[in-house]
Amino acid sequence: MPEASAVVASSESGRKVTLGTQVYAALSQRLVGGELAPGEKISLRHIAETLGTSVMPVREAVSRLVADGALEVSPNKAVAVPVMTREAFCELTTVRVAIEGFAAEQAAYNHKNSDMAGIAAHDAAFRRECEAAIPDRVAALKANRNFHFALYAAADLPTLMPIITGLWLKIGPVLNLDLRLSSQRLAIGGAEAQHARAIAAVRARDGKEARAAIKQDIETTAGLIAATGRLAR
Amino acid sequence: MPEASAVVASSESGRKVTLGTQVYAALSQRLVGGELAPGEKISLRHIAETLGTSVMPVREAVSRLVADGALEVSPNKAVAVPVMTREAFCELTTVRVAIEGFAAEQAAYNHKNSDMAGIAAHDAAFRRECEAAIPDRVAALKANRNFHFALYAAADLPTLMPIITGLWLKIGPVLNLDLRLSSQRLAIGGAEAQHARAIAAVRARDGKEARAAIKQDIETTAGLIAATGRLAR
DNA sequence: TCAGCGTAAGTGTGATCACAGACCGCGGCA
DNA sequence: TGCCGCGGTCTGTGATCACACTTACGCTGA
Repeated sequence: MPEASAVVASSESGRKVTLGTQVYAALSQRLVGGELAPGEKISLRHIAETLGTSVMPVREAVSRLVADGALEVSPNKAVAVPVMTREAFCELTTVRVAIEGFAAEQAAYNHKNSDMAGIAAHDAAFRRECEAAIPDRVAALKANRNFHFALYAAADLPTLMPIITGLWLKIGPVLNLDLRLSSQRLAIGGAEAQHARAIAAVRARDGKEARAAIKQDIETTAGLIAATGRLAR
Repeated sequence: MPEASAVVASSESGRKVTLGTQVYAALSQRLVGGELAPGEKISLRHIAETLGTSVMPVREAVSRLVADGALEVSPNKAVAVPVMTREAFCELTTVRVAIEGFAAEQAAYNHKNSDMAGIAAHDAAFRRECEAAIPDRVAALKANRNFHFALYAAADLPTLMPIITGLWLKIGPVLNLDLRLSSQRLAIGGAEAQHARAIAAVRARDGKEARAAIKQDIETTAGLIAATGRLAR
């Protein structure tokens, strides 16, 4: 590796995490952060060069992402970010409501009181961005993501977290694509209200209410995106 | 490759599916089929030799399985089938009830009438094995698995299938471990009744009832395994 | 006979090389 | 001027080599 890469190569850290895992994390972050647009083609060698590694770790990371459905390999052997059809988007939303709703419900039952601070902090950051005069939309989406994952983590079901992460890996690109294209409005309708409702429900250990809040949060946001008519087919 | 392997090397088939995917399929089958016991160590080179390939495809398959939680890499760099604690088993059962129950419920709503034939056929095969004088337990478990997956596939939610497959990849080893060790009894208590109940509910498009049947099916089977006290910790 | 150390084999991980196939563009021909 | 064909480049995939590290066996010493 001639010159060190800024993305991987947190070279100071211990040699416990493999390069392939680091590449996977880097690609995941770009995917869920919307830096990779749907339909965009990916080249193993180009990514390897960008990240300052060889093709090997990139291959491992990409194969995992393909297995997760976060990337797609065309019959012509080209790796690309999948373009989501409206149908697939609706189906994904259905599954998200079921699984993330369940996670929220379990969080209401199983959370420790010490979990609430972090959840509330992320919600506060999200609310701050939403109510700002000139909202930083990237920061808002990041705070939103942090809020959701902190909430789900409070359910204390380790099996569930990678599953939900895989779901977000798929919606990340279309979410941020919408964000990028509709730069005039904040594509978050009443999310703050649902977040507050969810937090109150979790605090009260009311699982059904927490599930309902998350369900509405997901569905309204998904509805806004579907309404743009920007999805394929 | 000096001599052809019987496991991979379906050499007649087209060059559409990569070797890594074939190895992944082979390992998954061994895992869910219980040929790999919990705690058993595996070696990349040994598997490659067994399957008649190089380490490369095996590495890709194993990295995916590790990402899925179906395999585990110890801090000493050794890859092994995870030994499941009772706590983890209970948590996994909880998640399974939620997700597979949801899938059954959706199957009740969304299934096409043509789906029922396959589901009923697998159930019949399972019932046949259960009621046989000398039941073939491996065949019974396979029929059980086919029944569940055919049912879930009828939900027509493509996103859900890999998730459920990942769940079964984790329980496969402990399920078959129990099967192997308690060779005297058939560790399936009333599963046939729950299956019949589920089929009737799906036919009647009664989602709640279908979910309840699958929930009870999963929980009673899990309870039998947990009762053996064979789980770690 | 037993303890302890050193070497050798085996491990996963990463890099490099080799190869078949696809895609793009330039050049020649009608 | 338009169209067909061919060559070079780039793609992913698989094999082989190299390396740091762990483990375990066997030999040597007391």
